[in-house]
Amino acid sequence: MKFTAMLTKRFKDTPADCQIASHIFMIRGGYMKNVGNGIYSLFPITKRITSKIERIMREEMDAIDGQEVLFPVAMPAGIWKESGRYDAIGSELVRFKDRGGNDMVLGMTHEEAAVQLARETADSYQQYPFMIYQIQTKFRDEPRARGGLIRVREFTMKDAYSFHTSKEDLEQYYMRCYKAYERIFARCGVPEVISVKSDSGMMGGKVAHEFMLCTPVGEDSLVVCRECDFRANMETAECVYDDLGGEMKELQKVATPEMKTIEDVCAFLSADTKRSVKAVVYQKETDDKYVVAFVRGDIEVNEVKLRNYLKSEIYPAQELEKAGLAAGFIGPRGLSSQVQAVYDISLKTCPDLICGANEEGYHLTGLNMDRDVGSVEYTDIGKAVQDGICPVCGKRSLSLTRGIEVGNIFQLGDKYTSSMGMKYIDKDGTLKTPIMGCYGIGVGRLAASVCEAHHDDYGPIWPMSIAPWQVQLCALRADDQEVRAFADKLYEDLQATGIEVLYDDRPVSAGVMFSDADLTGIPLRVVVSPKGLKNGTVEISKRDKSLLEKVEAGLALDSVKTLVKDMLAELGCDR
RNA sequence: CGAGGUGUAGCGCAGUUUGGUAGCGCGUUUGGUUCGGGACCAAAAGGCCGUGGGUUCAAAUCCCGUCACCUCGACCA
Repeated sequence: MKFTAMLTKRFKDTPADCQIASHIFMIRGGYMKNVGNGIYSLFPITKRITSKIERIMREEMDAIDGQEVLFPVAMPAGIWKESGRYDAIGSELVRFKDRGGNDMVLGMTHEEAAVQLARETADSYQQYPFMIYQIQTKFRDEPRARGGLIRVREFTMKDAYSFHTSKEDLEQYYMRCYKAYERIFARCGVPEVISVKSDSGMMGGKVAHEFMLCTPVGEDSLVVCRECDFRANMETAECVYDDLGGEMKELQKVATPEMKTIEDVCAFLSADTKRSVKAVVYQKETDDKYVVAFVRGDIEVNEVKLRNYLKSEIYPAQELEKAGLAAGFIGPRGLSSQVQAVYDISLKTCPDLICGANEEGYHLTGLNMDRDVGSVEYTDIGKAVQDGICPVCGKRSLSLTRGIEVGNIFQLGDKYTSSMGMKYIDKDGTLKTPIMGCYGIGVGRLAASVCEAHHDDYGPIWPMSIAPWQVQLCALRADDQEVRAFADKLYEDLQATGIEVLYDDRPVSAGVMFSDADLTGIPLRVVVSPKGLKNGTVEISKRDKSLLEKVEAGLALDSVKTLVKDMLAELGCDR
């Protein structure tokens, strides 16, 4: 590709809307153009990147016996009503009517379509297991798109669905897919992507992992052990607490006027917040019933865990007085029987606690859960903390970090196959319901994540495997006849050997040419200049600055060929 | 959905307090001089000041409505 023929435009100024590196560079470098909120058109440079990512995905999916299919973007709502998600999912699912007045949806994920495709086809156990996948557009009407391609409303996703006749078979295939995902990320140049245990949320199923690129700009909170393999999304991370020790004391009621926060009360009583009880009030969606979550004073409530425990949606509570709750003075002892209490396991660590007295202006000290509240069920509803105890190795080694979710895998079980009536005839002649797994990676988000992971102050540094072109050829002084002739020839020769070249043949100054090259982020650069040619050399360098050498002009072609091959091989992309 | 912010040329911004008919830098076009890290000189094109209404002799500027976008939070298969 000649630069002069390419539809592109670069910007010197950082656009006002951009916050994170990938977004800034992808706008400044002319990678994409915003069409609407969370909706982008991609320029050729980005399309080339995503096509390469897709190709790697295809190769790895095919390698684990996947079969590529294509589901529709717009589909009748009927199959979504069958699965129950038409009603269960909120306004992220775009619903509309066709001209006949029929309910339609835009696909935000394709479990329903996958089951619809397979259910009459795979009617014998002999056809199992199998996996089908597609790479296609999804539309999710996100409440808030952000960060360029990190979170958008319309995007391309590789989504795969596997079908099995036994849990063991699903688990085995799940591991194969897990390994394939590791290969995909490694080949795309981000081997640092880690997997974490995750909450399965609305997808259903029990076992799920997310693949995360750790970065401060990530949207998810992660809990990672510095000493062992334990890694989990904050939403699901189990908590373990040390026994704080101490003596049982007498229960006493103390006046704490106007002290509504844990900090106020503990400061007033000169106590550690760890020796207090925090009460957080929620309301359930279903019946408006009040729920009080009790956790140790220094711990925060993990609402995802609480939601899963209650098996109900929860919302911040309104109008506490109605339920007989004294805001700021709520405690486990003498709590109104109108409200449901949930006790966190952190409360078991201390025999002598401070808590609200359920009376405006009073707290209790010396509370002992067993003695003063009685035998209650404890459950894990706390948020993991920095330097907390690892639930696997037991060391005080937890670290909190943030990550971008670049992929996820779920063992779905029979959520969709049973609600949509998918059956096969087993060996023994009986009808059985198959079980499923599903596996997704967002293509554009992965591209942006690679940019987040690999960039410098001047632009992205694309890994050779997904770079828009493999080599950037810069003709410094394209108006110089000798330079022009040599660069033209090298361009043709490189292309003839199958190397992808972006040839900057513009008669612009070195500064412009180099800064544009930095923004394009092509991993290998060849500079042809009058100065160099005078000495019979051209300059070859790597975008990441790990190489800068002068090569005899006649050897440039071979040298580039070798470098491209080696750089691909490093990423496991030598074919 | 809650809180805050911004809409003026392709991009980045000033002008709004104190109404007077629109400006700067970058980019683009043309001519010339430069040339290894975003060069210089000269000329030029390009804007119903998000949008609807109101006040006024007069509105980018004041008032009311509305839409869009951004940030944080909520939510997120």
